[in-house]
Amino acid sequence: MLMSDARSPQSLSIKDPSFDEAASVLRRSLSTRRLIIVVGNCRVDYEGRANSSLDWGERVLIVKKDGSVLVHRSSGYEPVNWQPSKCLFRIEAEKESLHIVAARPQQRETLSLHFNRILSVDSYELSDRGEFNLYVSEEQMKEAILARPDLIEEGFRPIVSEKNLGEAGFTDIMGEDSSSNLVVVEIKRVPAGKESVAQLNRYLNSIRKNLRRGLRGIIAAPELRKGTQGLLATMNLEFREVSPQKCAEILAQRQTRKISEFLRE
Amino acid sequence: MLMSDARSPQSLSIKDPSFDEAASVLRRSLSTRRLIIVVGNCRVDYEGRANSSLDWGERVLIVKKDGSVLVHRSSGYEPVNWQPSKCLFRIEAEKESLHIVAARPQQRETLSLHFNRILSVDSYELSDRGEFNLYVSEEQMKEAILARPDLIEEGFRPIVSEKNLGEAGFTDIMGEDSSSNLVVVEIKRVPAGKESVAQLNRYLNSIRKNLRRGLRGIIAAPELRKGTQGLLATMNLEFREVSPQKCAEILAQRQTRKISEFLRE
DNA sequence: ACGTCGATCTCGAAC
DNA sequence: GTTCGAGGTCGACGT
Repeated sequence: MLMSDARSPQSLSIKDPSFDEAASVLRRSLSTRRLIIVVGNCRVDYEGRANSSLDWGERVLIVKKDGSVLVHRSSGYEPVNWQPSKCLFRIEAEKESLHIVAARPQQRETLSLHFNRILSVDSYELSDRGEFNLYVSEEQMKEAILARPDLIEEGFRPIVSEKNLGEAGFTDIMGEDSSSNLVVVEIKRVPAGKESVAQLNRYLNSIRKNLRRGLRGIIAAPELRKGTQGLLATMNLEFREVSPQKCAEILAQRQTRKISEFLRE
Repeated sequence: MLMSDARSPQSLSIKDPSFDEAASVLRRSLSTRRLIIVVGNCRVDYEGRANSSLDWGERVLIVKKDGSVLVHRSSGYEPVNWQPSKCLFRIEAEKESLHIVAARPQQRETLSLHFNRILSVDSYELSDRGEFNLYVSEEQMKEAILARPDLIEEGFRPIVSEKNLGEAGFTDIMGEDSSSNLVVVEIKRVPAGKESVAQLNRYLNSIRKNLRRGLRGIIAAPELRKGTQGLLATMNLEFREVSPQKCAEILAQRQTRKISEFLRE
């Protein structure tokens, strides 16, 4: 190893490298788990769960320090080819090309790239401890409903969440209403369509047998997609408007209460 | 515009640019629809279908020529934040930071980035006309079965593909066996589990009423996930091993035949 | 390891 | 425009 880790710069960039240079940077960056960006003319072949080939063209290759691989074209949100993390690599500089193979050993999946021209190779040591927070997931809507069951209706009492129904899957929330009917709540963060109705119906069907009391199914979502109302009525199911925004407010309140309780102790 | 498109280089790279320089490169690259890579210390806020915040850290920002945006951390296949194509941008160089806003007007979604240090800005004009081909999708397995119905069984005759059953969805293939039973085939490219059984059963149930002849349901997949065999037997359904590889060979043959037929004309 | 489900899913096709 | 299903989905969580 010519360059010690301590002295390696945070970023390293070579324009128009030779294939040998590129291979050298790649190998060193992989072993020191840096993020690598290669831009150049390449073709890509994938073999695994399916097979794909991508003819010659200029693209961006990113290899991350966890061994994930992305091949991006000049357009499109999604990578044209990729490999999830924990890949193993083989790098070979040939006379007229650079050959990179990224393999996932257990899944028997390989991604193979041939570069016949490299515009640039960049390697970065990225320091990133920043916390990522996502607000108002379906999970958080569930928390909000558990904290404030009247979001479903007055007198609703949750009993269990994520009840395993075996075949049918998992209910989001099960509980009782004020008349002791069993209530199954299906939560959606986005407007609910017929697939949500089908899902809820599956849950109810798997519960209905052997049940001695009333059973209600409620979809809690910001809205129903059009055409879903009729289906819901046919199935004798119900809808409650529960918006992610409202849930966020409730969770924020709960957070505030937590803090105030802490201060009083 | 200081630099004409004709004279702009295929790749442009600035290390440790000032915020003004970075903003200038970004604006120019956006207007000329080049692919842009910015590496630096940033925080990211997203508001739209959900909300998210990402604290300071060093990341890779990619803006593509269709207006899609990717923010990648040093690990992980998926971008931590993103925006699909057709974004509109606002770029502002401030005293101590570069502010980038990528908005999707109709979806009311915005992604906001603040950089307080920029390691590099790179802009590329990528030429990429390469064709992408994915082999052995479920669609292609269907084609293979339609081309060679004996993949299902000797004497199987497909009648329709993608038959709409309304409520229940679409069958992959419907046909008849040698005893004139109606046969519904559900194709899976990956090992079939109980959800495939349920799906096939839905199709059969929606057909069974008013049917005067025998009805069979067959799952065509490379294999059954374990535990699925019993369910299949209980439901009186059947399984045929149909591998994507075999389908690929058949499609390749068909392709060959096409070519040979062409040569004979 | 397998199974299930959510996702700012994205993308495309059909209606 | 909306709806619907597929995806090399990925990733997380549970068994």
